[in-house]
Formats: sequence, C-alpha cells, structure tokens
Amino acid sequence: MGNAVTPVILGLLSIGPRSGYEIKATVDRSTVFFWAASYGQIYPELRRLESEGLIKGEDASNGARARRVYRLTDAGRQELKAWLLGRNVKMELRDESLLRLFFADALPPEQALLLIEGRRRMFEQVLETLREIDARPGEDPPFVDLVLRWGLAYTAWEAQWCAEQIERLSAQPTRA
Amino acid sequence: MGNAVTPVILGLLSIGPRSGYEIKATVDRSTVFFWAASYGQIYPELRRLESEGLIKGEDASNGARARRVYRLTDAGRQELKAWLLGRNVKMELRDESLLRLFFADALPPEQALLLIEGRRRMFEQVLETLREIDARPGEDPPFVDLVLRWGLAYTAWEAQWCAEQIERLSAQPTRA
DNA sequence: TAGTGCATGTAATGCGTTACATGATTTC
DNA sequence: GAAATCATGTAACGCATTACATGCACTA
Repeated sequence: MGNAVTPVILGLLSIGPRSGYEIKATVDRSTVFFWAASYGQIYPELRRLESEGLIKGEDASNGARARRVYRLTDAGRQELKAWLLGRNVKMELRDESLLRLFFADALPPEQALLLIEGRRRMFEQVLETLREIDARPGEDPPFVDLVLRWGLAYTAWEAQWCAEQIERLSAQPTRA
Repeated sequence: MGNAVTPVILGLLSIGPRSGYEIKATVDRSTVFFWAASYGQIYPELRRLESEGLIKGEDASNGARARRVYRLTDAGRQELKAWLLGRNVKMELRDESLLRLFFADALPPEQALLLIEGRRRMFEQVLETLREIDARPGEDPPFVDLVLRWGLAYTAWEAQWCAEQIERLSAQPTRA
C-alpha cells in the first residue's frame, strides 16, 4: 500500500470505473469528511498504481479533450481486500474546536460558553450538508450508505452533546 | 499564530509553567486524542514564542541536567484569548477504520461484519484508557475535565453505534 | 461569447513525524 | 550497576496542500 490516497483510489474504483477528476469529485462529496485527497496525490498515484498492475487505464477522450478512465484489475481487488482486512487501525482526530474547549478556562465563563455554542453551530451546519446528500435515496452500495448514516448520527450526537453542556452550564455558570 | 503546535503551548502554559519535555508529556496523555504534538515542533516553537515575547523561559536546571521552564506572558495570554475567540474552525478527521467500512462492499458480508467488530474493539480500548485517566478525580481545570468527559461520552457512543450495526446486520445479513 | 465545468497535471511550499544524538538523574 | 525516566535538541524524510498552468466542451 503506497500512501494515504491509495486505498481511496482502489476503493472507489471497486465501486465503478472513474477518471482522476471523478475520483476527486467523488471524494469531495463523500469521504472528505473523514479522509481527504488532492490532485497532487491522485494523479501521480494513478500512474504508479497502473505501472504496478493494480489498476488499468483506458482512453476515454471526448474529441480533443483528454480523459482517462481507470478500472480495478484482479490484482487491485486483491490488494484492496488485503488492506480492508489488515490490522493496522490508526485514527487521528484534529479537532480545533475541541482544543479550544480544552483551554477555555482562560476565558471568562460567558465567553467560554460561546465556544460550545460555536461548536454546536458547526455540527448543525454539517448536519444540514449531510441531509442534503441523504435526499437522493439508495442508489449507493450498502456500506457507503451505512457510513453516510454514521455521519448523520455522529453529527447529530455532537450537536446534542453541545446543547446539553450549554444548558447545564447556563444553569450553574460557576463551574464546568 | 504560528503553526499547529502554537495554541497547544500557549494553552498548556496558561494552566501552569512547564518545560518542553513536560509539554510533550502532558499532550501525550490529554490532547493527543484530538491534537498531537512532537518534539520536532515543540522545541523550535518554544524559542520562537519566547523571541516574540509571548512566553518567558527561566532556567530550572537540576545539577548538570539542563532544564528550562516556560511561563505565559501577558502578551501571550492575550494571544491565546484571541485564538480562542477567532472564527476559523476547521475540523479534520482521518479515520481509517471508517474508510474501510465505506469500502466494505468489496468484501463478503461476514468479513464486512468483522470490520465493524474491529472498530468496536478499538473504541472499547480507548474507553478503557480514558477511564483510567478519569480515575484520579477533579484536580484539573473545569474545561479540561469537560473535554475528558466528552472523550468518554464520544467513545462510548461510537462503541454503541458499532454494537447496534452488528446486531442489525447479523439479523438481516443480506443488506447493510 | 462569456462563464462554468470538465480534465490533467506539476512545482513549490510548508509541515509534522521519525529517528537519531547526547547525557544526567533517579529508581530498583 | 542496570534500566527507566528526565531533558533538550536536530536532520532527514515523507507527505499533503496550495497554487499554478493549460486547454476543451457545453450552456445560457
């Protein structure tokens, strides 16, 4: 497995053939919430993966506009399965809003409350975005759908947690 | 605000004076779950922050062993507050276990289930780690404690979500 | 015909992690 | 006396983001 973008490419191509551009577009409205990818990673990696025989590119130009569609090879599918079942599970969060909350004792109580309020709004907005995606119903593979539902549930939980803390702290403003 | 480690240093020093080594140690058992930091960032940034007058270092050597303890200056506290109240909220998740779940349609159903099971175990383990931290009671500042409780609640929620999905999918193995 | 979206790609830049280097002090 | 911990720091490396460059095709 090459780098961070490798499983994304292999995974998306396991759903269906795509161009580099389409991979990026798909990522930007699906995995980007928990796994980002940029052109700077995608295009070089597509060539590398093809040279390793894990994917196969095919010309799909439209007139003079170049276009190359990739599909997974059998070897590529094997590689994807191996990655899916591999043991290394690392999860890293980089949550700036949470870091702020962690240091909120440096602020007067009413401003600290604003921090939680901001966090709530953030998740409320993500929730809206995800609900719009949800609008077009089940044309996605089952587990793609499952993860979308995870996103909805998780985001709602975060917003709810913030709401509870705000209520609790508003009642007893002296201590968190 | 310099880079990713800047708010961590300013924030931890707002709780109390610390050496670079202690900052790293504190991070590794608190913010590391949502915000990591390494020596390669910390030591250069400490010097930079001191040269900017945001923190002040003081020699605290023990015999021949060098040690330098930093404290926040008034300017540093202002900078911290400004960061806390700033508007840019970016949150990035990098959750490999979730990415696997997203592509789990490439696997036969019983192996896909194993993926959720593995995710559940991962959160169950983090939960244990966090509960051990929780064991020593309220000597932390209120919001530090709040974020720890967030960690406990969040982790428990994730484990619970996995358990629910496993149950649901075990009952109806054909669709996710 | 102007603007948006499709499409591929690279170079520079910045960044954080990893690994290494060094040595003192405390604990068992 | 050995091992763990305290303590500071740097260099190399890998990696991803950002910005840029180029041009076609479709649509309003």
